Amino acid sequence: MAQSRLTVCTNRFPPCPRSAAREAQHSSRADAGGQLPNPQALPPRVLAIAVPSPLRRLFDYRPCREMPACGWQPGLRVRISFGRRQIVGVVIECRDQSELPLADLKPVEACLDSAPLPADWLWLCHFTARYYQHPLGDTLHQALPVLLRQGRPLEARMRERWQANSNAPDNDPPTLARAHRQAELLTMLRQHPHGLVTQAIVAQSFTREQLKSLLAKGLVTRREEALTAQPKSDSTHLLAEPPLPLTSEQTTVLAALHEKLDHYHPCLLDGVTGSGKTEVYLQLIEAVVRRGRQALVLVPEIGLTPQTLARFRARFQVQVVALHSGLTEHERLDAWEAAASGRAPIIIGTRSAIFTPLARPGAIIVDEEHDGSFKQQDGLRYHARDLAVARAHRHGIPLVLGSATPSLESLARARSGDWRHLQLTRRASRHAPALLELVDLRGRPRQGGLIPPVIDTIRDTLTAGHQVLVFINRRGFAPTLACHACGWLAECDHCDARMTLHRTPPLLACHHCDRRRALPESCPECGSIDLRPLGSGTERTEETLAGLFPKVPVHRIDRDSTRRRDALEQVLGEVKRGEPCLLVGTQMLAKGHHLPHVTLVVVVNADAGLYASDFRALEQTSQLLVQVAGRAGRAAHPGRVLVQTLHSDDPHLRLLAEQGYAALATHLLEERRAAGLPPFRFMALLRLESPREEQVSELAAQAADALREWLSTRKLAVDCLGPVPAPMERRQNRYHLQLMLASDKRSRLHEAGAWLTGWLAASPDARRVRWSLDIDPQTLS
DNA sequence: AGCACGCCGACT
DNA sequence: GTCGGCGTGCTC
Repeated sequence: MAQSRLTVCTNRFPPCPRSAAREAQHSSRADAGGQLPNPQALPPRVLAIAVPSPLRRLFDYRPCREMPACGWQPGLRVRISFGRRQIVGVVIECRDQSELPLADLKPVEACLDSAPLPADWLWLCHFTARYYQHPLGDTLHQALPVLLRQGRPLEARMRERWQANSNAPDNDPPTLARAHRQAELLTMLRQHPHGLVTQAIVAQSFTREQLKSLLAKGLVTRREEALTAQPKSDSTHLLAEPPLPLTSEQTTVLAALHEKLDHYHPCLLDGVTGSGKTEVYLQLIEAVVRRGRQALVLVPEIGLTPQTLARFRARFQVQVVALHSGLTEHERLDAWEAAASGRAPIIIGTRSAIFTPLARPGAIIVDEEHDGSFKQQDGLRYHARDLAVARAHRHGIPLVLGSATPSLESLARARSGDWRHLQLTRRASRHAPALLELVDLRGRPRQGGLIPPVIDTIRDTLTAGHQVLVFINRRGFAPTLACHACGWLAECDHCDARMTLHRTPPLLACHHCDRRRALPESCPECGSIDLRPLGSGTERTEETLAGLFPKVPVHRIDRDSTRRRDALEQVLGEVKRGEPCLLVGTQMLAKGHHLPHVTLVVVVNADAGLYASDFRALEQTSQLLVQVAGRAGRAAHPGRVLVQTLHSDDPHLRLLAEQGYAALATHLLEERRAAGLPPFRFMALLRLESPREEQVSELAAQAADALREWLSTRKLAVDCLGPVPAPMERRQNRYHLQLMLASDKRSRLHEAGAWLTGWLAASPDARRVRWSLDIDPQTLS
């Protein structure tokens, strides 16, 4: 997506010329968003305000008496009474007329900001709402830190510093004769000529009250200072450690990036695992920060590990702000403010970090750009990578999308010349990337999912003193429980799915809803007690391997085993020491972690994604296989990757194994072109769900009819397929249907989407059904 | 979405 | 006699 032009417009746009963002870059003012007060101007008579609700419209209010210092402007937060409640809204337009009589308008209760929210942020929200056809008010709400949503002021947080008064007598004055703690506190402060901040004082078990008493007695002084000191963009002190020497490929890539630091310059950094993409990011960021600009780095959800962060923080002397789920709301607000004010030169975060405002944008980097976690899968279904493209274009800055297995979307644009295609083909260590070896499962007995020759290879590897990674993308003990007498399978009552068998603790759990059941003693259908686990999950493979190799530690790594905080880090720390061990895990293990002592990777079963109905399944499966394979042989030893499959003659799998990801991607792109699928056609998916099956199917049919009729009268080249049941129709006792829209022209698709959302918003039947329009759906399930 | 209003079923 | 189920309507 994110073509340079987007012409469809359902939400109105504030005039915000492209030059405004450029000016902001070059001016020292952090807030060049048109905030200059204009005392001469009369206040507008009407403010059009976006409210946090699914309503796809603005609401008109009258300005309150006190005008903000900057005058009324779009981007100011206001407290308003809306219906019967008090909410926080954002001014979108200042007008002199309303469709309603002015007397019918409520006044704004209060303006919450002294200056509008950052212009680049506001622009991005407008763009997002329009592109994803999502209500503007809800988009703004989602893109704001919780504390700002709640109406808290946006300001650099201050802290208090306390100093002993220099003119006070040296010995304790009589007023402290009976206040021993205060006397001790004063003594401590006297030892610190520059004073101490409250936090440090409280940490020494003194209290605020003691400080206040000393202040009242005139023995100490208090002053406020900004929480984070302004880092000087002093080039000499930017780096904390020297950059690594570059390979010739890295040098070429960096030279290409340096060429156009002042322009929109979208680049796909297509580099095999271990080829040094991160070093390229670090040195690009260095150049950006030296120019006084900020760099925004997006990483996948499980990519923001302490190791990654540590690597960034070790390199730079300046502050590296990390936005992750562990932050408190206060920390999140501080980070937002630091980015918006320009104080933070480097911001690194997951999907939602794309909504971080930047005073002086200099570059955006998206690491592992193919990763599915960049797409939000509910509510506002945005794709952070695609928004990064739009943002970089708007700011006129470089954009680097890095991956060893690029998405077909990005690859198509790089190969077409639309984007620059930068390649890193060589690993830093001299070993070529390990090739996949397909291992045929047919007719072989399996133990914990593994066949005898594979088990032998595992034994040899362990004997040689190396580590083995066994990848199995199913948690639990077994995918389900089956009755060997009658064929009964344990199914979830609330979903069209099997329940997964877990052993510790022993129960049946549905991975699609939170339902759990005790293990049945006997078959509920026929009463037989011959119930057996069917297939293997991580727990079973772990158990099997522990039995086969009793002297070698087996570490299981999946969502269940790492629920405890730091559990993953602890295990990985142990693995790093290099003693022979077995790692059994899901995709948590496949992504990002450096496991230098692993020389054998075993994929228990590659078949799940090979024949799935979802058109992206093959792309995602091959990306995952390559990512897992990348874990092998990163240090001194070459690695092997054994891929067990029932379809060792599958042409796609063979192409991947014999010629690698790029060759398979070329083939998949041809198939997509022939089938009229993304990235050669544009797609939108209307998803509908309700606990009542009739209500969803009725509404879906009505919507499809209405849309088809509208399309035929408008002669719009948009195809409408369905409605069809979603791949798992019943989930958590809700019925899911979908309607697919596809078109050669993105603008046509957006027109149809806009009409459809309008029709749904106006339909009384649609109120009982939950629906959302998914633009550029990542999966069809 | 929230929140009110309003109209019918099984409870103290 | 009421508490509360969810259908319906509205939000400047």
